[in-house]
Amino acid sequence: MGVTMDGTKQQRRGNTRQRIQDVALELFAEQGYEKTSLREIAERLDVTKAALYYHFKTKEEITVSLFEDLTQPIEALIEWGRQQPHTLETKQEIVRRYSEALAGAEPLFRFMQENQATVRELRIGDTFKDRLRGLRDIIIDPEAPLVEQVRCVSAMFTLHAGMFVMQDLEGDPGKKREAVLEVALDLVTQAHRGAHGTE
Amino acid sequence: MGVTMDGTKQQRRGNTRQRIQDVALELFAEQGYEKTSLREIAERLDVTKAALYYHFKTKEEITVSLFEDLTQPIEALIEWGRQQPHTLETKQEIVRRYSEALAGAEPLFRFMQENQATVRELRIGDTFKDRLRGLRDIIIDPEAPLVEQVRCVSAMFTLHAGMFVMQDLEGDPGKKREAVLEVALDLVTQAHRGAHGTE
Amino acid sequence: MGVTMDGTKQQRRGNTRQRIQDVALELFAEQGYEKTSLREIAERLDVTKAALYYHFKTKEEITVSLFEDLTQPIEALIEWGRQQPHTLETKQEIVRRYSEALAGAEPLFRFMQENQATVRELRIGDTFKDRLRGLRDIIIDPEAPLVEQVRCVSAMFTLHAGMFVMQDLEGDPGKKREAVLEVALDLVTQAHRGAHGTE
Amino acid sequence: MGVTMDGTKQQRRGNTRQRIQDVALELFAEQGYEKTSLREIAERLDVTKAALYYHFKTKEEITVSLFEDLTQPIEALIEWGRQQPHTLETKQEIVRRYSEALAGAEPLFRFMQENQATVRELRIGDTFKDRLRGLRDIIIDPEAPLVEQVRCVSAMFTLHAGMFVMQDLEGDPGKKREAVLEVALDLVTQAHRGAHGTE
DNA sequence: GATGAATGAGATTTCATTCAT
DNA sequence: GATGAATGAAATCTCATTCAT
Repeated sequence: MGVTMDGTKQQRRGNTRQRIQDVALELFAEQGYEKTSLREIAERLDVTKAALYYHFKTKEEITVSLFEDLTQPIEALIEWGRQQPHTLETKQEIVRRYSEALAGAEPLFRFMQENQATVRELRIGDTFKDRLRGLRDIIIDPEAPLVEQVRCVSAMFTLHAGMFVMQDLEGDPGKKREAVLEVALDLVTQAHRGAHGTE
Repeated sequence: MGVTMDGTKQQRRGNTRQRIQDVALELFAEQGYEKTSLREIAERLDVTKAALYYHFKTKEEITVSLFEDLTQPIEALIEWGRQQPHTLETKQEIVRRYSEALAGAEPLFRFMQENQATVRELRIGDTFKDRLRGLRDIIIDPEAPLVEQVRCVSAMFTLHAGMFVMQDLEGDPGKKREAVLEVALDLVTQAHRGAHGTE
Repeated sequence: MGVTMDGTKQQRRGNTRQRIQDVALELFAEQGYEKTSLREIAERLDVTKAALYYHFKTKEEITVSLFEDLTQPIEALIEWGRQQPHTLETKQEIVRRYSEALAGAEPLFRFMQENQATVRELRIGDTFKDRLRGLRDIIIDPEAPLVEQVRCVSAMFTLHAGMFVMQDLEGDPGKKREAVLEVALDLVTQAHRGAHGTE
Repeated sequence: MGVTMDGTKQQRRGNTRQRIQDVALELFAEQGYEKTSLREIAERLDVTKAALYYHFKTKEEITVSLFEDLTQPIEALIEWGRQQPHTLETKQEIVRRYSEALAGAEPLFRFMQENQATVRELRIGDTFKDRLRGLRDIIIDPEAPLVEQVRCVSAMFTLHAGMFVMQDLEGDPGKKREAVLEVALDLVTQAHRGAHGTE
């Protein structure tokens, strides 16, 4: 990995920060935040622990930086969603785009989902929950019956589940993602109809 | 030590094991498994760390014992489910009972959900996933279209989400639980119909 | 040291806390607080670093405990002084007793004097300065001319200096201490006369 | 970098060495030598740590340079003193001039006084003690009775104390300094008389 | 005259665990 | 049924220092 024909470590200059982030995310997602020590990250990168501290002030800051870099798509999505009319089509589009965003930042979401207890203390936790709430508030109609609101949350959660739990369902991954998306779309559609009639 | 007449330290004899489990679960759920040290548990109980080791061989064993005690209802549910015919009614009843089981062991599930990364390494993780898979296989029809299978998983996941994420929806907790259950029931019902026609 | 005829470590039971304090004070006085690592203390005692943490929560706490144990004589002296009339004899007696107190806790005072910068941050610093101020306020007459007040402070400082700086004056230690005491007594006597006339 | 027109970064060229010394001394005096890291110094100067190493080979060398620059007045004083006759007037003049020298290099002396433990290892420590001994030997008469010798040391120490401990005496700083000087002068005068009669 | 990137050594602290009593 | 004393391993973090550019 990253070793060239002459055996030297190529690409080592100028991208260490990025490499730290990559390895950290990978290990955090794989083994959990607490189980992943800076020693381990450093060893994988073949640098010293102190090098990590040159690039990030604390372990927490590594994590924060991961969030900042990777939650931008969601941020953008919320922004977009806010400016659309609250129609069924918008909601469906949100679900579709959210599904994509999740797929694009799978390890981060996996990390978050599997380390909630940790993330919660990480002061970024709130920020992120806020964002999700933002999304939710776009597809949820606060006037709608409670059941329909639940259906919307369920839709989003189905997408999350799609990333992990569904993995051990049989079937082609692509098809599975489609199926998950379909279920989620159905849920918001039902929610919308339940709230506004079949329009 | 062992004072009795005034009742303060009464009830302390013979149930320490239980008390350890209670406090451990509480702290694990609240702060996460890794963040909770045996020192902390011992301090809350006003005993020494060594006392914990009289009752449990390792920290892991405390956790395992929690699972063993608390997953019996699920175990029983699966057993019951296996002996029923695979009708819609059975599936609905499974969902209903699962919902109750979750409510009855909330902290444990919360602990599991928020510490997946940890639980996974805990060798109990598999056991538990196996159980959930057992449940799933009862409400899922393996011949059914993929979308309907997803719908079933989504139903179960909706119940999970109901415990935590939905908490910050507005509304009376009782009503919320009902709404969650309704959505989950809808999902398995739709799944069933989608697989077998409207019968 | 502490090794008996059969060569085993005698007295190792029950007095580790004390031994930690002894060694710590010795090293702090000899090399300075910051230069003395817990590793070093532990090694000298032939225990592990973790053993130190069994007895003291932090490095700072070791220091605090040293102060608490060793400043009691001063405390007592102040208490005594407060209840005496503000006569010349009292002041002289204070100086005499203070001189003794200093001699009895030499390493601690040496540590304090040579590590003021550190001690200041140690939150015990204030406490100690308060005590010294307490002493000062007994021998100083706040109405007296400034010069006489200075003379009193100078008396106390002379005693301090006596412990360290004077060490490299030639002469028998006992005689030196006497000489130092005499100078200090002269100073408070002059101060008293300067303020109240030769009475 | 190197901006000039607006004056902000002006004067930054060519005097970095000086600025390092200033900030270092300030921080050393304020927080102690060990507690002050090169990172901190660099940050205050808005340069990198490496820049410090362009100007000084080690942290110790920064300190040494401070001493060299700031102890020259004392050096000169000793030289002057050596060539004077050992009369009372000379001794008084030495005390006066020493008092001034102290005032002119307050932070350095404060640093020295509060970090003796550190300074002692700094190999400059000896040098400095040597100098102070030099001074002492001028005002002390080695044939004089021990008490009178102590009085002389006490005089010098009173001047030191004047810088710090006396600070929290009430009164105008200028007057306090005068008072301190007066006490010190008294002490050498008494010492001289005690040794040679009232001449 | 300085920076960016890194290192090696070491500090304090915490943890799960053990065992004699 | 528990405690008191300790350990070994490891974690996070900091520091002075180096060196190619």
